Amino acid sequence: MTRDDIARLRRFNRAVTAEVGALDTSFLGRGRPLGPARVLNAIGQGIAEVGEIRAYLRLDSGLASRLLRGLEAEGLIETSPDPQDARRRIARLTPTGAEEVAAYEALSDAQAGAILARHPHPEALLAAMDLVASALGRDRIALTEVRVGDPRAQACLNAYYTELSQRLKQGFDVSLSADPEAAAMEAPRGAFLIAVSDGRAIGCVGLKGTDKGYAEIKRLWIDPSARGLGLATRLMAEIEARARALGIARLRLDTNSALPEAIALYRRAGWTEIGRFNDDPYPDHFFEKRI
Amino acid sequence: MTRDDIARLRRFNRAVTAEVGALDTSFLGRGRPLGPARVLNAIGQGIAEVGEIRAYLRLDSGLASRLLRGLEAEGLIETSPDPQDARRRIARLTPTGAEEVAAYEALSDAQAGAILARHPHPEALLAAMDLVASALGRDRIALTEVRVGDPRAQACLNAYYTELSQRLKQGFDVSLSADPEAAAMEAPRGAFLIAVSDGRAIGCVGLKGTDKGYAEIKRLWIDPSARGLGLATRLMAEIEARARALGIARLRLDTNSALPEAIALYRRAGWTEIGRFNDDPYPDHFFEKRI
DNA sequence: GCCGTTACCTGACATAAGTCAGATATATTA
DNA sequence: TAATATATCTGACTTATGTCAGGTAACGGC
Repeated sequence: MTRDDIARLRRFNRAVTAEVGALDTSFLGRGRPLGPARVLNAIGQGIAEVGEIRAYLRLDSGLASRLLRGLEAEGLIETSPDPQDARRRIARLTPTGAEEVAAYEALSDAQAGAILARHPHPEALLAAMDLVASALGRDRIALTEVRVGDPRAQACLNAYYTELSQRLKQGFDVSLSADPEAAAMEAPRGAFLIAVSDGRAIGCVGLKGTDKGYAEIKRLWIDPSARGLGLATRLMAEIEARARALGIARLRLDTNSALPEAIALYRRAGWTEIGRFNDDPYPDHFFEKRI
Repeated sequence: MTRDDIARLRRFNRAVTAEVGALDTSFLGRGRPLGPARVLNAIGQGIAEVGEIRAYLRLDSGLASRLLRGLEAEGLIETSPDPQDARRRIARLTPTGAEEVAAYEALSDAQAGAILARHPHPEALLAAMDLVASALGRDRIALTEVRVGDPRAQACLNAYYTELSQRLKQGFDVSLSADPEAAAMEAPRGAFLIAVSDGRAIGCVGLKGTDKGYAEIKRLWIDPSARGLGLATRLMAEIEARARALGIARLRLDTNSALPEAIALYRRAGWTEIGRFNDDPYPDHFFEKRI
């Protein structure tokens, strides 16, 4: 790491710091200070529990409470105790609040659009932003279980299929693989996890129950912008934990030698290479792990 | 521009907003609020006039004034009237202030280093950051005249030579070109301009005086991260203005067909293609413009 | 049911940041 | 030289943000 590298990073910091006001003028465009606006938008994003809001925005409990009271007084949100645990409170948008959030969204979209529109290579700019966002936000990447039909899961799977078709010599056609298996990747037989960074799914992995005495790990994929951050390891650890919770004792997976980083990961994570256990046309490496 | 593009940009915004506090903890690491810390560092960067500081940090005049008084009271800066215009005031670091700035720099470097160190591909991350910083900071790119020997000018020239050696079929060796000509690119015969974005030089152009009845434009280069933002056009317009101010009426330049974007720019900017006017081995296109 | 813990709230502050209307001194122009 | 413009400063605010020490109600394990 040279002095020049550091200068480059610091130039980025300054550019972003200088523009952050501008980036967030949507928060300031509606006559409301930043604090309440951020809370309102967090609620609009579906963050409901007061504690979650606090953690997400890193607010002091007193401050959070006051901001919520303010929004309530404006008629933008309502709060009620959590039925599961009445110590917690859940915040919800009122219709007025939903309109207000929509107005913020529209401002923010317009702004994002303006930045993209004036750039000569929007795709390159977006790819760069993805990379930076993943690098900076790595601590805030959350793993969530979803159904395979969830649009975020589908987005990951489509990206995964596209990548396979580019990287495998013979291409890839999902219908030839032992697949569409949504039901087998849902509770109680299996699971499907996605990694979510600020609302965007940037990785996935599936656990597919079978009746052959083992379950399979399928569809491990990480967005290119987030590779090398240890996310695959986190997803694997979490899906193993889910498998254990479902009473599964033996896991198998198959992969292709065109994906050497995946093979290296499995070896590091304690998987043992075994012989072919299916007749799927694509894989040429097979692994097993007892858990 | 799709909804997904906008979602990507907004994820970037959120990631950066969330981290900006962290990115700037160096500003908070020395028991001083953000306002004074930013002013102190601006002065440390060489921004001396009160008005410039105000513009750079977008501060109200009253607030700026108060922050300056605070730093003065701490013994970190001194101010004195500008000898050219006694209405203006110039701020300067005291030795204590310089130490303090150095401490901020060290914190900031350490932090930048930590971000880079934990990333698997620091060069890719830096390239992405450059691209984003140029896209966001395009309005803050300043053109400055420097001597060719200035390290920022040298950095640009080295990048330019490296790029030429990659793009020209026959490679490029600066010593074969009609060059080292520093003196001819300095006042009163010529000029050398760099484009500076937050302290980093990201583009250059030279005006080389000759005694052949014309001056030459040389060494037009833009950092890859800043291409397409209209910076080359700005640099050309500014160097032409300098030429005019030096009483030069006719400009010439040469270029190579491996640089089609440059050729297109010259055509757009009103240059006329002419026949070869030197025996430099690299160029194969020659242009002239009366100004 | 008791007790320690948790989640959230309230009140009382303290500090930071931003605004605005003059005041002062200097420069510029007619 | 008078009138006007400019650069900065000061004082008197308002608002926003952050902090801390309790207070209340609900939960969970015994």
